[in-house]
Amino acid sequence: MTSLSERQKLILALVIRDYIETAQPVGSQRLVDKYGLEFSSATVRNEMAALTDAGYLRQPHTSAGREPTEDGYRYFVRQLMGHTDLPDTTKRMITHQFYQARQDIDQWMRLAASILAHQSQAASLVTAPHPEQGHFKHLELVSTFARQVLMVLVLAGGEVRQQMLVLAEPVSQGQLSSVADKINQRCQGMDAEGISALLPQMDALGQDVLKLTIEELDRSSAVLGGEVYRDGLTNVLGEPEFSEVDMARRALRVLEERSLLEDLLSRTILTSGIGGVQVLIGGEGTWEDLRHCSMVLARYGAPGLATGALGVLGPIRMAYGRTISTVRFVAGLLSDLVVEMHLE
Amino acid sequence: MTSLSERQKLILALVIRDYIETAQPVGSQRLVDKYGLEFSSATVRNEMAALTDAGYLRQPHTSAGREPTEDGYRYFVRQLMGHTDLPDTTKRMITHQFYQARQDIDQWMRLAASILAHQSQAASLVTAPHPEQGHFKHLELVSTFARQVLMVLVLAGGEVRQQMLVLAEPVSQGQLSSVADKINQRCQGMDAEGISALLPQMDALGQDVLKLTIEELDRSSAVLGGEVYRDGLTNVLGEPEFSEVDMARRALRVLEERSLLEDLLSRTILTSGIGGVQVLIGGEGTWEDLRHCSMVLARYGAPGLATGALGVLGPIRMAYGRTISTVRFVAGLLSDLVVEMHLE
DNA sequence: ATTAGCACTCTCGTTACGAGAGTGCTAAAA
DNA sequence: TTTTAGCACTCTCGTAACGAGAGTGCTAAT
Repeated sequence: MTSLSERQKLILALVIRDYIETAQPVGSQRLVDKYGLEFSSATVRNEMAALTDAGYLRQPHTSAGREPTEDGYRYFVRQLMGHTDLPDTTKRMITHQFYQARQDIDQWMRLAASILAHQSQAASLVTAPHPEQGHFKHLELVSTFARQVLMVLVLAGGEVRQQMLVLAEPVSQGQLSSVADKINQRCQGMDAEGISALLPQMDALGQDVLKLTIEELDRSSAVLGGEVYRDGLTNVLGEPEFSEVDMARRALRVLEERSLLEDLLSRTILTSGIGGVQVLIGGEGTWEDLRHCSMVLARYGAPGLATGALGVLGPIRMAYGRTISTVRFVAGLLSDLVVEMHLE
Repeated sequence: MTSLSERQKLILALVIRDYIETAQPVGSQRLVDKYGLEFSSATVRNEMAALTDAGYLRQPHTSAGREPTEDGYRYFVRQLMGHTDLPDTTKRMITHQFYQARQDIDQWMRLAASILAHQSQAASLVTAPHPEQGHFKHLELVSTFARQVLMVLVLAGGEVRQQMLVLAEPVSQGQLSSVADKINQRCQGMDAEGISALLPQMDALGQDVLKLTIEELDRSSAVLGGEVYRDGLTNVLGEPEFSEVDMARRALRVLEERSLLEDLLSRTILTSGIGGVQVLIGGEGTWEDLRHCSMVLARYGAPGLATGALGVLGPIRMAYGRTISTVRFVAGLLSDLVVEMHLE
C-alpha cells in the first residue's frame, strides 16, 4: 500500500479521464495511442496491474480494459485532480443571471438549481436557506372571512411564512392590526424562547397568534425546513449507467423523497462547515440506493444567520472537476446573497 | 365503421383489462380460460380480427396476441368504462388527510400531489391556484437594510407574494408603514387596471411600490403563474414501457420543463371548464414526447376567483378508472378549499 | 527497467434451431 | 347463418455454436 509512483498517478488519471469521457473500459494500447505516451503498452499493462492490486482499478472481466473503482475515483478527486475553477467568463455569466433575476428567494433558488443542472449535466438540488434559529422580524394579520385570519410572518432574513388561523369569534381588522402592532413592537428580533416568555402578557387572541409564531420559528430550525428545489432530473437518465432503469429509479427516489434526502443531508453536509465541498462517491458504503451514483454537496449561507444546502447527483463517472467548481461557485454566490438579505 | 356488437365490446374491454394488468399481448385462448367465456377461442379470434380491422386492437407481430391501440383505449375510456368512483373509505381517508394538514396552500398542494401519485402509482403534478385576474388585498413594507425594502403582497384568496425593492435613498420604517397604510386603504379589492388609475395620486415612493404591485398582479394572471408541485416521478420508471430509458426521459421532461408544461396545459385543460376530467392518450398526435404516455388532467378552483390544474402522467397502459376517479375527487376537494379561502 | 511477441481469455454479434404461443382459414356442427 | 374444432403456418424467444476482436499476462530479449 505504498504510495504511487508519478507514472502510476499519470496512468490512473488518464484512465479515469478516458473512462469519464467514453464510459468504456480502457485498454493499454488505446491509452498509449490516444495520449501519445512515451512508454509502451506493455509498461502500461504492468502499471495497470499494480494499480489494480492497489484497488484503484478493476477489470469488468478478464481481458477487458480497466475501469476505475470507487477508491480510484476517491484518490483521483482528493490527490490527483488539483484545484479546478470555472473559467471567468462562465463565472460572469452565472453572476449576471443572478443579478438579472427578480430579487426573490424563490427565483434565486430555482435559478441555482437550473444552473447546477445545466453546468454539470446532472440532477441538482437546492434547499432554501433557513435560519438555524428563527428570529422574528414582522407579523401581519389579515382578516379574510368571519373567523378566519391569514397570518403572514416575516423572519429575519426575509423568509416569509403564511399560516391560517381560525378564531373562536369574529374580530375586526382594526383589532387584528392593533394586536399585530403590539407584537411587532415587543418581539423585534426575538427567537422562539424569548417570545415564549412574553406569552403571559398577552390577551387570548395575542396568545393564539404567538403560539403559532413560536411553532413556525421552531419549524424553521428543523433540518430541512424549507422548500427543496430540483432540476435536471432527466439529464441523468441519459447516462449509460442508468440504462438499467432500476438504478435510475433508486437514485432519483433519494432526491424525491424528503425523508431520504433529510437523512442524507443531515449525515453529510450539515455536519460540515460552510464553504467546503463534499464529494460522495458510490454511496460511500452507506447508501445502497446511491451505489452507482456520486453526489457533490456543499452548504451555503452564513452561520448564525441562515444556511442551506445544494448539490448535484450524477453517475459515478462524473466530470468531478467541473462539477465541484460549479457547486463551490454557486454556493459562494448564494452565501453572498444570504448575507446581503440579512444585513439590517 | 359500424358500431360494435355487445360481444365485441365485452372482448375489447377484457383485452384492455388484461393488458393493463399484465403488459403482455393477450391471446384468444388465454382470454377464454381466464375469464370463463361462454364461447370458444375461435369465436374470440374472429371478433378480435374485426376489432383489429376497426382499429381498436393491434398485433405487435403476426401471431402474437392482441394489444389495444390508442383508439382502443379511447373507445374504452369514453364508451365502455362507465362512471367509476372511489370507494367511500378511500374518499374519507383522503379528505381526512387534507383537514389534518396545516392550513397552508403549500402543504395542501404537496399533499394533493402526493395523494395523486400514490393512488395512481404514476407521476403527478399540481399547480398552485392563481386568480385569473389578481386582486389586491393587503400590502406590507418591511425595511431590511438601508435602501432595501421587503414588500409582501397578499392577494385576494390568500396567495402571498414577496418582492425586494431597492430605493433611491433610505426611508424610515415609519414612512414605509404610512405609505403601505395609504395603499391598503385605497386599493382594497382592486385589479391591476384599477391600481394603474391611482398612480398619479401617489408620491415617488408610492408609485414605485404600486408599479411593482401591478407587475405582480399581472404575473398572477399568466397561465402558469405559481409554483408547480410534482410527485411520484419515480413511480413511472418501474413500468415496463419505460424500460427504454429514452421514453422515460422524454416523458419526464414534459413535467420538468416549465415551457413544455405550459404549452401542454394551455392547449388542453385551460381551455376547458372546471370539473371535467380530460384524458390524453398517447400524446393525441400532438405531443411527440408523450407518444407512449397518457395523462389525466383536470382543472380545479372557482371561475372568477382562482383556478389551478392537476393531473397524472403514466404509461398508456394505465388503470384509467381508478386514476380518473382520483383526479376528479382531488380536483373537487381542492375546488372546495379554494372557495373557502376566497370567502370574504 | 522496458518492451516485443505470443498464447490465452472473454465479450459480442451473428447464425441456427427448436419450443411455444397464437393466428387465420376451412370444414363440420349447431 | 353462426359457432367451433382442427390444423397448418408464422413469429418470438431462449439457447447453443462460432468466429472476430480486443485486451491481458507472461516470457524472453533488449
